[in-house]
Order: sequence, then structure tokens, then C-alpha cells
Amino acid sequence: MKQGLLTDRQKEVLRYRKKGLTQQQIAEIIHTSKANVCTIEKAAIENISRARETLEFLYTLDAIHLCTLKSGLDLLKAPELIYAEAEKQGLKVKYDTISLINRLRDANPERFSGRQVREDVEIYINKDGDLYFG
Amino acid sequence: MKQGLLTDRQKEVLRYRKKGLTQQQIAEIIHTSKANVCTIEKAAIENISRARETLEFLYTLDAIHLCTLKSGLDLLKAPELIYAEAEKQGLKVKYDTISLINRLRDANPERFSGRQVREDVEIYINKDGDLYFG
DNA sequence: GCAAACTTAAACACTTTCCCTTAACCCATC
DNA sequence: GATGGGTTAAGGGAAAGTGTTTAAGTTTGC
Repeated sequence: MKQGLLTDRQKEVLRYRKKGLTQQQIAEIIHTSKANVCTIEKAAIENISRARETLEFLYTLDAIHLCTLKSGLDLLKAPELIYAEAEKQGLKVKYDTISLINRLRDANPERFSGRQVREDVEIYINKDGDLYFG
Repeated sequence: MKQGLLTDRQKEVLRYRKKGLTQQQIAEIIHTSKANVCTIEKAAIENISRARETLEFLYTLDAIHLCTLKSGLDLLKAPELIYAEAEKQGLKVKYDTISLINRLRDANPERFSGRQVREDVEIYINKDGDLYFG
């Protein structure tokens, strides 16, 4: 079975970048041109957003987009926002406040730090009131 | 910019499948063989798990390498190894023994056979004690 | 057992991606 | 203007992915 979308080269560049190295520095380390490093990094970012879009598609397969939890939002305020939007759509959310918060954190632990949303979270709902996050 | 990982053909098959159609029925609709529908569906599922793995990799970027589960290791001995290494790093693992073992096997089923590690598994940990495998 | 649903393997043409080079360009700051 | 960081475009060779067919193999339910 093949691994993820990113090639070894792409992962390598992303790791060095994460450490704060410039493209020029990376180019010297991996023995190529800085233009090439740029291209590889760009391809990696492209692949990452393709991966995101792919999973988005899955949710849209049986769910509709409900709302977005914007970066910085208090996690405890998410439920009322979600309930309000669901009501607009004439749908009933399957989870109560507590389990909704748990589900949010469990499904995407890396997107929250403490009570705060670290990164935009898309909320999807299907006819059964199931929620999905993207 | 390219779209997600799934081709139009793959999305088409997944949508019909979601509706409950058999591969044979889909084959007739899209004018090809059922074997081909099977292949396309399989490729779609494969692409979806590649997308998931790709995003998993992103999390390991925020994480540091903790240790390696060497091929041949008894899976039941992994937790104590991991706990010990995490303590050295001053980090607390987020999972208890049972859920850690489950998470190991669920994340990479093909790398374990029974209680044994079949292939080296790299363990990463982030500041929150989340574990990732590479 | 039988049939329907599903899976797999091999092979093929076709397309796309990947890494690389070279050469140019933008945009800050000094 | 020069320097450093980053980006873009064009092109090429190797590798991988896609859809397809044919043919064989499971698995599942009646």
C-alpha cells in the first residue's frame, strides 16, 4: 500500500522549513537549486490542500455545510452557534452540548488548544443530525 | 489549480454506491465492466486513505521523534517503552495502556501481526501528549 | 449447489506527476 | 544598485497513476 500524498522529498523540505531554514539553506543541504526547493515546497502545499479537498468531498457526499468555527472562537460558544444554524436548516443536531464539545475535540484535537479554536473548522450536518468536521 | 485527489470517475462511482447501487448496476449506467467499477471504487478508497495519511503527517511536523518500535517487538511491551521515553522528554502521553495499544494497531494495521511488530514504527509525540506514527 | 455481488491479477495505452536545470522575475532592506 | 529571500516559466526524462479489458478467483445468500 502506498503512503500519503507527499513524496519523501516534499516531506524533507517541509521539515526543514518548519525548523525555519530558508530555501537557499535547504538547497545546499539537499544539493539542489533554491528554485527547485521552491517548486517542491509549492507542490507539497498543493498536495496538502488536495488532501483536504478530498476529505471535504466525503462530507458533502451525505451532508451539507452548516457553518464555520472561526479561529479564535471560544469552544464553549460553538454549540449555540451550531444549534442556531441547524434550526435555520430545519435540522436537529444529534448531540447535546456536552457531547458536542467532546466530539469536536476528539474529532480534531490538533485544531483546538484549551478552550480556543486554533484553526477554522468547517461544520457539516446530514439529515440524521450527524455532524462532520473539515 | 487541481482539485482533490478523486477523479470524476471515482466520485461518480462513490455517489452511486452511496445510493446503494451494486457495482453491476453502476457498470451498466456508466457503460463499462463491473470489474472496472470495482477497480475504480478501490482506487477511490485508496485515495481517501492517502488523503487522511497526508494530513496525519502534518501533525507529526509539530511533534518530535520519541522512539522506534523495532521489528519483532512484542506489541504489549510498546507502552512501557513509550511511557519511559516520554518521561525522559518531560511529556505525558495522552493515552492509557489499553487505548495506546488500540491506537497503534488501528493506525497501521498492516504493520502488526498478532502481538508482534512486523516493521519498524516511528513514534512521535507533541506537547499535548498526542502520539503519531510514521 | 447456484447465482449474484464482489475482488484480484495481468497487461495495455494514455496521462500526469516528480525532480531537476536554467534563466528570468518580484520585493523588500540596506 | 546590490543582496537575500522567494517565485515563476519552459523543458526534459523517469516514474507513477488512471481507465480499461479479460479472465480468474472469493464471498455471500437463497
